[in-house]
Amino acid sequence: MIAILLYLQPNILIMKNLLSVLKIAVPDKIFIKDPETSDLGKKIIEHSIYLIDEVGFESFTFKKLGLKIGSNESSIYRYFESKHKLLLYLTSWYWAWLEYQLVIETFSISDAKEKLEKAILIATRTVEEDSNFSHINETLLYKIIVNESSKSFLTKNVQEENKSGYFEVYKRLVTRIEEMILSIKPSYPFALSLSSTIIEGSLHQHFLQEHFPSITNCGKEITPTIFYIDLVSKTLANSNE
Amino acid sequence: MIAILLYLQPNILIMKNLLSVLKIAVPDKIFIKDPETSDLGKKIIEHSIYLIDEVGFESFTFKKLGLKIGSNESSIYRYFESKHKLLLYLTSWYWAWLEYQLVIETFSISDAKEKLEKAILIATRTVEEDSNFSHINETLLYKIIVNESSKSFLTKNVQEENKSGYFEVYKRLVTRIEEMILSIKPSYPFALSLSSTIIEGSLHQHFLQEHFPSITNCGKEITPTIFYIDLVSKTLANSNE
DNA sequence: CTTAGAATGATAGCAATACTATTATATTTG
DNA sequence: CAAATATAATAGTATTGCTATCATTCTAAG
Repeated sequence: MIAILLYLQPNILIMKNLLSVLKIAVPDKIFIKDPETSDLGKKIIEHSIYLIDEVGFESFTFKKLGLKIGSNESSIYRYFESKHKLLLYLTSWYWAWLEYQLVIETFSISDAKEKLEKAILIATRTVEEDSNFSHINETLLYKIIVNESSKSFLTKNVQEENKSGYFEVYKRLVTRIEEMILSIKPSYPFALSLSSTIIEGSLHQHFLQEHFPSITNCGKEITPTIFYIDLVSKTLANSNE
Repeated sequence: MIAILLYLQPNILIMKNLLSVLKIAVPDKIFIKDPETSDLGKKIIEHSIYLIDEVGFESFTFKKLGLKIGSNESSIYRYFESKHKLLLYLTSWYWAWLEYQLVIETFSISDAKEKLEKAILIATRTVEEDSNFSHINETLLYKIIVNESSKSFLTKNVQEENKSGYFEVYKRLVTRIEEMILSIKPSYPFALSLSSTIIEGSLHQHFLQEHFPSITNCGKEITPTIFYIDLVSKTLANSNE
């Protein structure tokens, strides 16, 4: 959807303010009531990020969240069926936001290699600046993605939830990077796997950097971005074609 | 420990029966009472694997497990402080078992490339045959590793638990593969990250294969092993040395 | 063989979780 | 202003994740 708009009329939109026009679109089956449509909804999202970051997803409850925002537990349940759905919302939002950056920042790059490199940079970099266009703190959200996002799909209900379209944004992102890989080397037979490896793997490297520094080279000097750009460029180097 | 024994006297031990002599060693702070030391303990381990596979880790409780094994909830608590500790036990056991295979199956390989290739094969292959030497069903345990193992470290207590040594086996495994990578290409600056990527990443590809086939190339023809052997060999190909 | 200690089982209890349901009170909108 | 809608307050329920206590059984040493 973002993409369509961009392809149709990229020039009339000014990059920086794009998000005041476009809305990050999260699959609407994830919520009962769209949190973007009310103050309470926005507060729920805003403070759920703070609270999950603070106590971790396991200890996070709607009751605690209600307390934080001076609102009632039962009101939150009118927006989200469960805390799991809220996590799905946050992760979907994040992937949509990433996709938006990916499309915008690579749009005008014509060189395939440069384009992929930029995409890897976007997908693997630490989110450090809060772009501040909304009630969502992207820096903290990124921390949640690193620490909790796997829990959104590591459940007994993945199959069903996948059928319901909850993971569409994520899958589209993988596909976008896959296409970039293939445009460099159409004969490479593992483009999807490489793409999904970059995305999930970089989160894992960020996690290791934080909690298990002894089993990653990533740290102050080496970033996951450097590792993955090296990995991908060597893998796609035209050794025999 | 396994390694020491093997290095000292590899010949007097017959591969197939090795595990009747050696015990898979799990860090002993993980349990209150070693489940290997009693019938009840073994039953706990055996049936926890069945039950977690059946209902998923979230819905798994000691009460349900007690029911399954005709034993009491409180008795299970005498072995493990919490279900989280039990998961740590299972994952540690699995990594130790993998390490054991890694050491044995690569021990006599002198060619560095061949050795690494074998190691990747071992670390990324689907566990399909139950080696049947014990009460542990490795095939099911492997499914649990794919679907649940991340939850053993994606918690607010990782730091502490890491300090307590709960992840030593896992980290040692990463280090072993790192060494093999470095023995092929000592100048490669990301050996640890590559090693951890192989191990975690292959679990992820197995997961995708099962639940999100549209974002992986892995399937009937292509296995995660093929993908990773290709990835690693291209990455370590001596392009400029 | 008996007897003490260890292991297991049974029962109870508790605070917290993850909700659902109902009713009351604001707030907005037509 | 009335009606619809959103939010809040309160209560209730089954389950979870434990802890604690006491009773029973098994086991191994004297």
